Amino acid sequence: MVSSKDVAKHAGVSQTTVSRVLNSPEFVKKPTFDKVMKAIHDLNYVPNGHARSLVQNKTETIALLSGPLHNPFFVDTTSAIVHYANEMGYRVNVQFVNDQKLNEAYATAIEHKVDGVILSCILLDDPIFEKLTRMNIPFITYNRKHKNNEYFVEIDNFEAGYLAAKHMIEQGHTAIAWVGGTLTVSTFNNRYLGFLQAIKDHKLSLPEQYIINTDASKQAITHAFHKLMQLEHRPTAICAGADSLALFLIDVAIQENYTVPEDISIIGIDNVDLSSHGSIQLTTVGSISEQNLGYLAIRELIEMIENKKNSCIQITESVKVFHRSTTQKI
Amino acid sequence: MVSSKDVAKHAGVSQTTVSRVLNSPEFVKKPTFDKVMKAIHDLNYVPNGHARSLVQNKTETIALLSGPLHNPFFVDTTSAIVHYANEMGYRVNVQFVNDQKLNEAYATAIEHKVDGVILSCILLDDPIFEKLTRMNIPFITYNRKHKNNEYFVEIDNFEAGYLAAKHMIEQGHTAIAWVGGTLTVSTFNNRYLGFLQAIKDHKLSLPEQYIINTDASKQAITHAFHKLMQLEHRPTAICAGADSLALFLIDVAIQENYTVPEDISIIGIDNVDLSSHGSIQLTTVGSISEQNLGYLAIRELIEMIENKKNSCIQITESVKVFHRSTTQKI
DNA sequence: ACTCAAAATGGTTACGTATTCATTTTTGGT
DNA sequence: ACCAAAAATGAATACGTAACCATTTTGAGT
Repeated sequence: MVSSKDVAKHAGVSQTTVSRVLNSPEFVKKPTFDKVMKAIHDLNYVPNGHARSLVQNKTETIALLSGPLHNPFFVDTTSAIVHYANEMGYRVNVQFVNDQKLNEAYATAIEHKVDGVILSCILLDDPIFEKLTRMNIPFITYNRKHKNNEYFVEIDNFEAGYLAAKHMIEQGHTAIAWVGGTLTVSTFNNRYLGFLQAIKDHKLSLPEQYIINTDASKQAITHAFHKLMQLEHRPTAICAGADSLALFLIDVAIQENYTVPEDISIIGIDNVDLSSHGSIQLTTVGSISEQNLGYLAIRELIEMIENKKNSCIQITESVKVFHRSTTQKI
Repeated sequence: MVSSKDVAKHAGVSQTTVSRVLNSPEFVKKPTFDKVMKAIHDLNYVPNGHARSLVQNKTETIALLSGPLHNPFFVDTTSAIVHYANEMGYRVNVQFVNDQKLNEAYATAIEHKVDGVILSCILLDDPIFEKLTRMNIPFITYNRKHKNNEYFVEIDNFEAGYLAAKHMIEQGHTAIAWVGGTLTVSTFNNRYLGFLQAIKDHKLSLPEQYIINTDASKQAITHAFHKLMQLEHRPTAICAGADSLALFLIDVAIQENYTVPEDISIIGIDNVDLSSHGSIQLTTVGSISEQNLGYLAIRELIEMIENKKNSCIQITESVKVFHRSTTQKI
């Protein structure tokens, strides 16, 4: 591997000068500059980023621990995060993690002394929170948040669940089911609580079988859908805990020869880009703002990194219903 | 920052022993091992990946230069690549590049001495090919390929274009338009040539206005759709150069109150995961194999890295039509 | 021509790890 | 109890860069 020393020898200058040519060329005379540049070109020299990171103790790299891309929410956020970060001169180390392999992912992120970490799937009582704090690594969570209630960007999940149910009620539905994810996740938990509150406020009955909180796999969702539709008094509407779940439900419904919304109304939460596609037109609840959560998160994170500002980030975006075509009056 | 020296001091051993505890614990006695582990834990020591990379000259990192995620093809491939790489113990540095900022992306990838590079959007005569070869960095391209015709994984693009047109012809269409991407890209070019060949083989006429090769932005596609539908003899079918384009076209069509396939049949190429969703059911041409191109590419790349095998990779997957619901007999 | 400040360049070191080689400690056979 | 071999540990060094400080060169003002 050709190093700056090789370049120096080839150009007849010191290694220091080579370094200067690359990092502060204003301090080096034109002729020397040219000599060095020629040598760099002749030898196809490329500086070693690791050596630089080692001595400078910064990496211009951000670690992104995202949920899986088969969830369109993470497609939107990952895209926004990587684009903005690149724009600002940071590289992004992406890992798509499931809750099991979380610790492994944390470890490799920390080993590489990234300038910041952005987490989508932190657990309520995740020890990583304290760890990152103690190591003084800037970080932010989006989508989910930690029980410490700091450094997060989220939508108003309770309100989202509430509005989803309210929307169905306003459409005249009274038999409304809930299909959400694990309640150990702050996001799903709050959305669920919002849903319950709306049901309660409107004095609707909610049979136990109408509530399904499960893992977010396609299999599980398929199973949930079957169970709901085979009930004696089957629901006429389903509030899904996330657009990804809603999209699964719709997929299953269609494949089982139900039509949406004629046979059953379905609403999601998140307002992912895909939901507005002409073929989908998913009714959903999402942030009022144009920017997705990933964008907000990376913007704040880079702000933290560069301004070293310590003011705690707590952003909760307001939400509204986006009424499209997967729900209708009964 | 706490280093292995600090740990050594705290445990009363040499730095060498600390390194050994982490990398070859079988050579260190149980009591020393425990002492060191305790010190590591006490001090919250995390080894510095950059220092390690520097001395070992390997990074366990792969750079992925992918197309943008708003194209569902890259969602599928990115997901497959990152999952497989992580499974095999590699981290993945993802960049979503547009053809303009390609060089910048190359540079940061190379600076960090990644173990391998995987490229989705190489240009036909891209100098990066020679550069990576000269630097002895293993790499592979998927989707597109370089004119050197080496180290790539692709589907049979010509055949895909041919089959798309043939499918429409078999459905009785005679007025078939083409909406593809820039022809400087190997993928689009070959698909287009296949399309042309099918039209020619079946002795159909192809008015000049039926051929639109443009950039793959939503705007451009919207414009293309309008132009086609306003023709005096408007086509009854469109072959799209990729599923992403087909999905855009369908989105536009629906928003303009056309119905697919009643008003117009549309077929894509790639068979992205999304295309089989119940609400979409896009007819498309895709690889016969279950695995997507990203998976094939990363598998080959890691093989190259680990076995240092130099046999040139040239994989072209056969294709077939997946007949769903966006095309119909006329 | 001479002085002195400013500009340009070079020598040396630190960053944190793994590796190589040298040294010390332990073990087992007599 | 002694010795050789094996096991365990340590000291020194390299990796490639940036930063710090020292030195040399340049140039402006007299």
